[in-house]
Amino acid sequence: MTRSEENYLKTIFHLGGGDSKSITTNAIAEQMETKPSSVTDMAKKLSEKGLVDYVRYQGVSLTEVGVKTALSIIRKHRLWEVFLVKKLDFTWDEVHEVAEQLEHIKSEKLIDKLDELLDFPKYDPHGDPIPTKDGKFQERDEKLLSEIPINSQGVCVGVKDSSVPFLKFLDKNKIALGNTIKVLDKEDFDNSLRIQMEGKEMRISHQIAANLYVKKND
Amino acid sequence: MTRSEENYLKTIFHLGGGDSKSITTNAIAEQMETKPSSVTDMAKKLSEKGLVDYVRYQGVSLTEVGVKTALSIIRKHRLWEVFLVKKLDFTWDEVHEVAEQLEHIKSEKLIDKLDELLDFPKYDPHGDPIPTKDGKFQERDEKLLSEIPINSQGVCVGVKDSSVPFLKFLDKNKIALGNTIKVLDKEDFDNSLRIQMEGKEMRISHQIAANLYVKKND
DNA sequence: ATCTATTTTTAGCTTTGTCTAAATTTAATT
DNA sequence: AATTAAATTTAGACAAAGCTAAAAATAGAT
Ligand SMILES: [Mn+2]
Ligand SMILES: [Mn+2]
Ligand SMILES: [Mn+2]
Ligand SMILES: [Mn+2]
Repeated sequence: MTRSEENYLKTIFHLGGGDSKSITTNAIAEQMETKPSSVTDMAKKLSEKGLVDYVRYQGVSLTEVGVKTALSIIRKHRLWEVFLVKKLDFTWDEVHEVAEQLEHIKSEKLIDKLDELLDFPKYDPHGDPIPTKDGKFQERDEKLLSEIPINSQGVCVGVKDSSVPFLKFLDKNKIALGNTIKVLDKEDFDNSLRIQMEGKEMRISHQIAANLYVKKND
Repeated sequence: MTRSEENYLKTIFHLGGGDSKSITTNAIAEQMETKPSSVTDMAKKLSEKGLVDYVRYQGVSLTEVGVKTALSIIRKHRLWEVFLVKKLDFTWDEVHEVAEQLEHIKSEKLIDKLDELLDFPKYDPHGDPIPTKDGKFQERDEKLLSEIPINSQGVCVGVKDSSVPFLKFLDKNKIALGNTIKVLDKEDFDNSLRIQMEGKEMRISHQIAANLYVKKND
């Protein structure tokens, strides 16, 4: 497996190609900031190798082996992110870029031992689940903050958008994973929310609320 | 800097090309298990980039920038080796291969923080010195065990040959860095040594003694 | 100084992964 | 059903890094 092949598999998985859904070459190209023609070439190669099902003009989806491979890369990516935050004091907006490199290191022992060092974490710094060694996801009953009813509350457990600007915005506003958030009120006009978090009241836009996952604790 | 360029610089450094000594393309090719013609191509490229001085038919040596770059890669390699042993319980014969991959990860913060996590180690698991951030080596007054006189003793501080078979041999015979070794006798016939180590007496061949560094403690 | 063996370079080919531009297929619209 | 727009693939090119085989330069030995 080359680094490029691994990145394609990961992208296809993230676009939903793990559920035998067909992902278009255009969608992959856009996500990877490359050209559709390059994606076509890689689709053929991955298909040759039995990692994707590819039908000309119809797009690709991951085979069982393809899913397994993608999950192992995602597992590595997220474990490294945890390592960077927990052991090397990186902030959650700094880890992704480095993890993009580290995820391609080939050593099964390395990743097993890293998992152990980190005490077998279930989620990465952005709240994304870490697949187990045998490719299982620990699902969690989580909802977008924008979708829970007024007066209900939950613990913030993840972000949907994990772009650097969004993460920095959250830091600036002291919104962190683990915080308990209660929805006090919704504004019909712009869908903004009045919330209570860690004792304080604040107002957040719909765009923010629609990118925060909470686990309702009722 | 590509991974390949980095590997060439590291190899040239290890062959002595840091002291403006000319290293032949053949020597580099042999070390890297590649062909001389490939080395020539890379020599031209690295020369273009100002990392080596290259004179056709005469070989290459590292420029100042080339040395600095090589040292930073060696620094990363050795710090990762320490990490693998100290934090992930790798044995000293397992680390090199993985470090060969990890040394190419690009993140200054990562390596600084790793250094800190490891408490700024001065030597790697094989006793090789770790260059500082600004490319300085901490020299150590060490000698090969085969070259110290009878009845003198020293602490084992490093290995010259760090091949897997040699390291495993040392493990099997309980010869470890940190052990104090005293030379009791030399056999003229085959240059083997009778030594005392950690209370026990044993005999070791010249080949072993010529690959162990000791720091004399008198 | 000449010849020869060795080293080194050059020339040309290969693979991987990318691109552009042209051709083709599919999908949408009349 | 025909036309058009959009998506997708093909064809051909390129850069990086490697290889083989042939040519050129160097070094060693007479
Ligand atoms: Mn990430
Ligand atoms: Mn990646
Ligand atoms: Mn090493
Ligand atoms: Mn390397």
